[in-house]
Amino acid sequence: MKNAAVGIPAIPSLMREINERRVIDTLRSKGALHAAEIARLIGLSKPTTADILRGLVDYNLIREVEPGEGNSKRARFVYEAVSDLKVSLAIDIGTRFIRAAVGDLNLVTRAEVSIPVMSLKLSDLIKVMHQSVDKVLKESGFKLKDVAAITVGNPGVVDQKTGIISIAGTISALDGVNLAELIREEFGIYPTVENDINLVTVGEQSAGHGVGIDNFAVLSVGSGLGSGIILNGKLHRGHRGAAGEIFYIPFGDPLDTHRSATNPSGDRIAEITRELAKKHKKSTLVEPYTTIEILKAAKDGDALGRAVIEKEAERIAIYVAAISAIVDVELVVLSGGIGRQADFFIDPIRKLVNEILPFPPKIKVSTLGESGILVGALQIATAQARDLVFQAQTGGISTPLLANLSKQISTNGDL
Amino acid sequence: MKNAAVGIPAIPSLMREINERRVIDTLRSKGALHAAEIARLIGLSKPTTADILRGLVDYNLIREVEPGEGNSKRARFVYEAVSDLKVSLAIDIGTRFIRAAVGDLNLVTRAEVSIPVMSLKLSDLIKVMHQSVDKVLKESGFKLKDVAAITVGNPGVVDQKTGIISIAGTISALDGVNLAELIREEFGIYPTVENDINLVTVGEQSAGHGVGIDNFAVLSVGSGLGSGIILNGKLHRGHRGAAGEIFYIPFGDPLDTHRSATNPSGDRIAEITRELAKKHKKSTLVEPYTTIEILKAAKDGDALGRAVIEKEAERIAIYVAAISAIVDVELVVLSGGIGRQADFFIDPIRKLVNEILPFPPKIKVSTLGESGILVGALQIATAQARDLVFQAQTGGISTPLLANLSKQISTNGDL
DNA sequence: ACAAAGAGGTAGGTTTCCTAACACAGTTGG
DNA sequence: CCAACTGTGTTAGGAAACCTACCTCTTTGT
Repeated sequence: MKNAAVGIPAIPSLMREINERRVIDTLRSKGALHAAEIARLIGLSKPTTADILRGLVDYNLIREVEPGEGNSKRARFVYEAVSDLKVSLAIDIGTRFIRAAVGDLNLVTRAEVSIPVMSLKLSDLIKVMHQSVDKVLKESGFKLKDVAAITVGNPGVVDQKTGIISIAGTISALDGVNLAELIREEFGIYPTVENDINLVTVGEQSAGHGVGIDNFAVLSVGSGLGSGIILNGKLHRGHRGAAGEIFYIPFGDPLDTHRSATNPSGDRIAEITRELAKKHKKSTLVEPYTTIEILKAAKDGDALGRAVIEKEAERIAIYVAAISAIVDVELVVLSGGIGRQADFFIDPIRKLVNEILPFPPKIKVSTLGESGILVGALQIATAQARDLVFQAQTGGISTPLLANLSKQISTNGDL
Repeated sequence: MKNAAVGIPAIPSLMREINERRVIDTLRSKGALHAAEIARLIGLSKPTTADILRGLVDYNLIREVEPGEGNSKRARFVYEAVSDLKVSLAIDIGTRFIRAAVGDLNLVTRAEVSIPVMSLKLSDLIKVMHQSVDKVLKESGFKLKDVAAITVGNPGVVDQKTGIISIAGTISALDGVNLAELIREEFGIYPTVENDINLVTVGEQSAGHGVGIDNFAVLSVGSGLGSGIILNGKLHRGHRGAAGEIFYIPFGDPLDTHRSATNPSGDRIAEITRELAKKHKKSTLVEPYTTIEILKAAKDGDALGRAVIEKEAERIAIYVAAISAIVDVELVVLSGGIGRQADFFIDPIRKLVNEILPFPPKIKVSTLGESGILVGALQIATAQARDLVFQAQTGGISTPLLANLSKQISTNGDL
C-alpha cells in the first residue's frame, strides 16, 4: 500500500463531467439524436439532459443539426458530436512504405497515403515521414495545428515510459532511438508510439474479427513473426511493452542464436523451402524463393510449394497453441504477409491446434489488409484526441482516468 | 455495439455510495482513524465526511472505538471498519489434504484447518470437506449463517459461467462435476470456484512477492505443472478459465500424448531420474525416486541428484521464458512442491532465462508455503463478502461494478 | 377531427457537496 | 503556568446537480 488513499472523491462537478462524457459518447456511437432519446439512453431525466446539451453546445462539443430520416418527426432539435474540431494523425513506419492517415473525432478516415521507402537510414525515414504527413494533411484539408494526437507504429518494442525503441529488427536504424521525442521535435506533438502488430491488433478489435471479443490474439506471420494480445478488452503491452514477442518462445534449442539475433522468421520460409527442395525435385519454384511465389505454387498444386506450406502450417499451429495455452484466447486472427494468405491452409492449422489443446481458440484470417496498422493507430490517436478536446473545450481538470471511468460507467452492460 | 448505451448514470446517490465505499476502504487499509484525517485522505470536506461517518455507523458498517496510540490526542472520536459482521470461507481441495480457513472482513484469518484426504472418491471428498468446514467454523467461533462468501480451490479448470470442472488431473473425480452447484447444495451459498494455482497467484499478489506488481506470473512446479498470471493488477482467467495451463505449450513433439492425457509432470522428475541414473551409477538415490529424496540428494552434492536438478532447471527456464515472451511479466514466482525448493538452483534458471530473453523477468521463490491457496481464496471471498455486507447494510441497489468503480476512483494514483 | 402520445420546457424540491465561522481541546513556547 | 497556536468537530448558509410533476405544442393514429 502507498501512503494515502489517493484518488478523486466523488463531487457534483465530477458527476456532471461523467454525464457529459456519456452524452458525447452516445452521440458518437449512435449519430444524431434528440434530447428525449438521449435522456432515455443514458438514464437521466429530460431536464438534466437538456441542461447538459445546452452546456455541450456552448462548449462547441456538439451542435444542433437538421433532423434526418432516422429521427422522430416530433423531434424539433437534433444534436450530433462535432467531428472536425481537431483531427488525429496515424503514421506507420514500415520497411517498404511509410503510411499515414488523418481521422476525425468520429473516427472517420479523412485521408490516407502511402509513400515507398527507398532507404532505411534514419534521416531518410524521417524525410519520407514528413512527406507522408504533408501529403495526407493536404489531402484531408487540415493543417498540422489541427492535429490533437499522433500515434506512430513501428516494428520495434517500445518502452512506454521513455519512448525508446528496441528490437526493431527489420528497421535496425530505429534501435535505441527515442522515437516519441523525435516525433515531438518534428511535429510538435508528443505521440503515442506503439509496436505495429499491437496496432494491427487494436485495428482488429475496432473494425475486424475482434469486434466484441474480450480475449483474442493476432498472430502476424510475414517478414517477421509476432503477435498482439487483447485481454479483457484491452491491449496487453506487458511490463516493458514486449508482450507478444513470441519468437523468443524457446521452441527447439532454447539457446538458438538464430532466434535472438534479429527477428528471424523473415527468411525462414525461404530456408525451409531450400531444405525441402532436396526431396521435391520437380517443382516450378526456383531460387531466390519468395513468399509470393511459394504461396502461388502451393495454391497451384506444386509439390514443393505444398510441402513448404504444410511445414508453415505446423509452425503457425504451435505458436497459436502456445499463446492459447498461456492466455486462453477465444480467437486467433492470422495476419501479416503470409498469415493473410492463410485461407487455403487454415484447415491443417486448425486440425493441429485442436489436437494440441483441450480448449482450442477459433482461428480466422484477417480481412483488414495492409492498412490494419493505420486503423489501430487512428483508434488510439482518436481516443486521445477526444479526451484532449473535451478537456480543452470544457476547461475541465479532467484526466485520462476520468475518461476511462465514464467509459466504464457507460459501457458496462454485464450487471 | 449493443443496442443502447447501457450503464449507470451519475446521480447524487451514486456519488454518496462511491464516497461511502472510499471511507470504508480507507478504514480497512489504514485501521482506526478520526474524521478529520479521513476527510484529508479521501479528499472530502469535514462536514461531508462527518455526515458519511454518521451514516455508516447507523448502517453498522463502522463503529466508534477508543482512540489508540496511533491517533492524535486531539481526536475525540475514532472509527474503525466493523470486521465481524460476516465472515468469508476458503476451502482448498487438494490431493493429500482438504484445507479450510475462516477470515473476517478485515482479511484477518480467524481459523485454519487441514484434514488428510484418504480417498479421492467424490463422496469421500465431500465428507472431508464438511469435516473441514465444521472444524474451522467451530475454531473460529462463527456459524455457517455468518458466512457471506465462499471461495473454493481445486486443481481443475473451472468454467466460470457454469461452475463445471475439467482437466482436474490429479483429482479426476472432479472432472465434469459442477462444483459450484455442489457447494451451494452442501452449504447453501453459491461459491466462487477457482483453479488452485490461480488462487496461489492471488495469494502472492496480496501477501507475497507480487505485492504492488502489476504484471507477474506464478509458475507452480510440483505434482503438477501450471501457472497463474496477474496482468494489469488482475488475475487473468482467459476465455474459458484455462489461462496458465502451460503444459499444453507444444514444446518437443507437438502431439505428445503424454502431455495431453492427464497433467503429466507429476512423475516427470522420477522419469528423468530413471533416465539419468544410467549415466550416474554411484548415487545414494534408489527407486522409487521421490521428489523430496532427489532434492535432498542434490543439496548434499549427489551427482545424480545434481544432474536431475540441472535438467529440472532447464525445464523451468523454458516455461518461464515462454510465459514472459507472450505476456512480458516483471516477475515470475516459483511455487509448488519443487518450485518452493528452488532456492538452491535458481541461479542456473536465471542464467538460462537471461540467455533466451531480451527482457527477462525477475525470478523469485515463493515464501507463502502450503497455505498460499487459502490466502488467495480468502482474498477473493473477502472482497465479495465486503461487497455483500455493504449492500445488505445500506440496502443499496449496488452492483459489483460499483465496487470496482469506487476502487478505481480511490486507488488509482497514476494521474 | 380529435384523442393519445411524445418532445421540449418550467417550477419546485431533494440530495449531496462546499466554504466559512465557531467552540472546544490539546500543544507549545515564553 | 498561561497565552497563543493548532487541530477537531459542529453549525449555518449556499451552490451544484439531480429528480418529479406538470404544462404546451406537435405529430400520430383512429
